[in-house]
Amino acid sequence: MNSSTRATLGVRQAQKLKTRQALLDAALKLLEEQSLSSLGLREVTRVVGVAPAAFYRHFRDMAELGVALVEESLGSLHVMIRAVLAEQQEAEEVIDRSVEAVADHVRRHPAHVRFIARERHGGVRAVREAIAAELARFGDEVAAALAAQEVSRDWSAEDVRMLAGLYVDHLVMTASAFLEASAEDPEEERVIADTARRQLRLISLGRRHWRAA
Amino acid sequence: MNSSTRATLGVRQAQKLKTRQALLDAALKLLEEQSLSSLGLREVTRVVGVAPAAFYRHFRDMAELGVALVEESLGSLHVMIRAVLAEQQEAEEVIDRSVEAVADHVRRHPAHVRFIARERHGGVRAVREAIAAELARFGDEVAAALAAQEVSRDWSAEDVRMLAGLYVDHLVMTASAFLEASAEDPEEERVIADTARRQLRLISLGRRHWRAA
DNA sequence: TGTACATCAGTGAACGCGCGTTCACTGATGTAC
DNA sequence: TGTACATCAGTGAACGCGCGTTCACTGATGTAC
Repeated sequence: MNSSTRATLGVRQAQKLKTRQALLDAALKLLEEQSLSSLGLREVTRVVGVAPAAFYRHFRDMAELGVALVEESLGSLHVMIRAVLAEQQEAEEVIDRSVEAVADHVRRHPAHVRFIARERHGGVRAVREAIAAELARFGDEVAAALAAQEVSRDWSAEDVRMLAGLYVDHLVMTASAFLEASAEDPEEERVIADTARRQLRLISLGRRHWRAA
Repeated sequence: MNSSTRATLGVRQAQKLKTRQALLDAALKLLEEQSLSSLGLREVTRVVGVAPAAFYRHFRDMAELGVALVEESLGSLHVMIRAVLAEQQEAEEVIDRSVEAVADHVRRHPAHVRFIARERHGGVRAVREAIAAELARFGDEVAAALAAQEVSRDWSAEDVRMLAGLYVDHLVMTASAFLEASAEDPEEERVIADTARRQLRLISLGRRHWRAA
């Protein structure tokens, strides 16, 4: 906790936030090796070094902690997506930068990416729904950016949203592919990046010829 | 067990297979509501109606049962993919039939599809690896079918494999989208099918203009 | 065909263990005056 | 500034429970002769 946080919130609230964050961090780390529906409350508090009962001061149960992790995990991804969308360049260059941004994001936040990939279809309904809702928002945002581009001039809103969905799905697939590679082989990472770029190029080609073929 | 099974295997082995299948069926059903890493051996044997210790006559642990479920789940999907690939028709018709085949597969085997979507990035390494290996085989098979088509004449093997990967990923994403809809809304299923078809059309357009744009 | 022995799928009891949850508590922080 | 009381994040002990695993066993099925 920094001095401004202390000044704004008071020592007690700042300390509480610190413990809450420690619980989230510990859970995220433990989730690299298992899934949320098998993660125990005692495992998490043990890592943090607080009594099991302290957990309840922050979350009703592990599902609620999971939803908090969704916000944290997709928050950082959101920043990355915005940055990529903000650039207006040649298609080829946007593709290179996007793939590099995804690779970089996975390097920086591997546990967040793993959590999202794992729990997107995982066993905890509330978490699945939180992820789906957030990814839908990303899709809307990508769609808005696509719609603003010259190439999409004659496109229907549904078609733009369809393409945005394809991009978001591709993003998630690519991120989780990077994840499985990173620990093993630096060459494998290059292959994944190369495949992702070519897939995006093909989609981009399809986009330019949509309703014109 | 039918009479031919009994004749071939003997009563004892046939009964053992029957119990094994009952364990797999019970596990698959229980996995609709949770993930493999939280599924207990006692839960499964309780549903089947055998003693917990009987489990060990069939599987070393739940991970081994999970790998067996991967084979069962992707076996049925494999049949479906082969059937679609075997047809040689107009691109548009292939797309319609593919999407309908996926929708139909999800209707027939929802638990299998859910299991694959859930455990593809789930918490049990052996199961993740089994799924990845099998999906890679599907990719190879799709690639072989694509390579045989006139459109791919001048394509490199890597490019064909890249496209095949895009199709396989799209298949899995579409299947799991159908899954989340099916219980709720018949209209939603139509929307998902429509989106999937347009995405495949766009990819197909990109394919026709690859290296020719 | 009948008999004697071997195999082995499934039993049931027992074990130690870690789980989630509850509760009255403590003591540092916050607030009112 | 100092004092008296309120708040509440975190404690630690206790609980009942279901877990995975082991083990010697039973009795139906299989096999050899």
